[in-house]
Amino acid sequence: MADSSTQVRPGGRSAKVRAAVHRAVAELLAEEEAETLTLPAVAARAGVHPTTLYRRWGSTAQLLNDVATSRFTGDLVVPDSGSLAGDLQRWLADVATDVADPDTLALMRAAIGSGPAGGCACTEDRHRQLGAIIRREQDRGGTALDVEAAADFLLGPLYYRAIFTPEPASADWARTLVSTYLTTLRTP
Amino acid sequence: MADSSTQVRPGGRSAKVRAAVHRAVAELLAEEEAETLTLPAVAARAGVHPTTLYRRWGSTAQLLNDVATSRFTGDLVVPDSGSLAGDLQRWLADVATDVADPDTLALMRAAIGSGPAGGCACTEDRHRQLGAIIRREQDRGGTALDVEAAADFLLGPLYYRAIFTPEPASADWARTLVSTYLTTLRTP
DNA sequence: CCACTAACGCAGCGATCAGTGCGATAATTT
DNA sequence: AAATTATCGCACTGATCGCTGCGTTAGTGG
Repeated sequence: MADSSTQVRPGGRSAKVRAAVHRAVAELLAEEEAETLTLPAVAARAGVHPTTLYRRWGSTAQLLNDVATSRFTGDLVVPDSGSLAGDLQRWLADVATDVADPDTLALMRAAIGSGPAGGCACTEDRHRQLGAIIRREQDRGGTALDVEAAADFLLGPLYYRAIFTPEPASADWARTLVSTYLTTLRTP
Repeated sequence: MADSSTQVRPGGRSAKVRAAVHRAVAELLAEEEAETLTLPAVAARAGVHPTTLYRRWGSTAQLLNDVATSRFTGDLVVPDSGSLAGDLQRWLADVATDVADPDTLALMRAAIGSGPAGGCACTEDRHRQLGAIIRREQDRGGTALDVEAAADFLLGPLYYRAIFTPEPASADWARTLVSTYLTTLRTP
C-alpha cells in the first residue's frame, strides 16, 4: 500500500458496469446521432446511475476514448499464412470488413470528434498488428518493410475511404491494394 | 414567384451573421474542446441571438457541415506549373500545410464527429481540384490518371496521418509522396 | 419610394445536464 | 472471518440547453 495512492479494483461488479456502459455507448451510437450521446443517456441505457459515469469517466470524450481503445484493441487475430502477401491480404481484408460496418464507423467518427487522442485510439493497435506481420516476415528472412510507410499506403487509403467517402472500401479492394503495394512499391 | 416556396435573401445582414457565426465556430473549436460547442455558446461568441442559430441551422451537426463545406471549398488555387508532377507537388504541399494547422484539424475532427456527411464536406472540393489537375494533364496530351486511385494514394495517407496519428504530415513529405506515386505507380 | 416578407431579436418555458454530499454495497486484504 | 475501502446508488441543486410565440428590423421587388 506504499505505492502512489490509488488501488485499482477490477472486480466483478466494476467489470460488469464497465461492460454495460460500453455496450450502451455502442448501441446508442448505432441507433441515433452522436449529438444525443450524453452521460445520463448512456447511464439510462446501461441501467447504471449517472453518478457512476461522472465519477469514472468524467466526460463523453474520455468515455469514448475508453470505448474505442478497448473496441479496437486485440480484436483481430494476425494470421500466419506462411508468406508476407498472404498475411497482409488476410489481415487488411479483415480490417476493411470491420471498418465497413456502419456501427463501427459511427464509433470511430464519435471518437475522432471527441479530440486528438480519439483517432489514435482507433488505429494504435492496427499499427502494432502491422508491425508484428512485418517483423515476422523479417524473421522468416524476407524483405524488411518500413512500418510507417506500409501504414501510409495500406491503412491510409482504407481509413480515408471509410471516413471521407460516402462508401467504405471492400475486402476485395483491400486485397488488391496489398498486391499493388507489394509489386510496385517494394523499395524500388 | 411561381417557384417552390422559399425565397433566399443573401443580403448584407444575413451574410454578416453567417460570417460571424462561422468565425465563432472556428474560434471556439480552436480554443476549447468540441464538447462545449453548443448553439448558445456559438451565438454568444458571434454576438448573435441563439434563436437565429436554431432557426437557420437547427443543430450543431448541420452548422458544422455548413462551416466545413465553406471552409474547405475554393480555398486553394490549383496552380499550372506546366507539368503534372509540378502541379501535384505544389497542390498537395498546400493541402498538407493546410491540414497540418491545429485549428483546421479541430474543425475537421468536429465535422467528422457530427455525422457521415461531415467527412465528405472536408474533401469534396479536394477531389474536384485533383480531378482538374488530372484533366489538365490529359488536355496537355499526358497520361490519363484515375482520379479515385490518385486520391487513394495521395489524399489517403495525408488525411490518415492528420486524423489518426499524433503529428500530421509536412509539405516536404507530401512532395515526396507525389514523386513516389508518379515514378512507381504510373500504370505499371 | 413603397409594399412585402425573410430574417433577426426578445422574453420565457419545460426538460435535461453536470455536479455534489452521504449512505450502502461489495471487492480486497489481513 | 473481520476490517478496510474502492465503487456504486440515491436525493438534490444550480445552470444551461432546446425550443416557441410574437414583435421588430431590414433586404428585395415593384
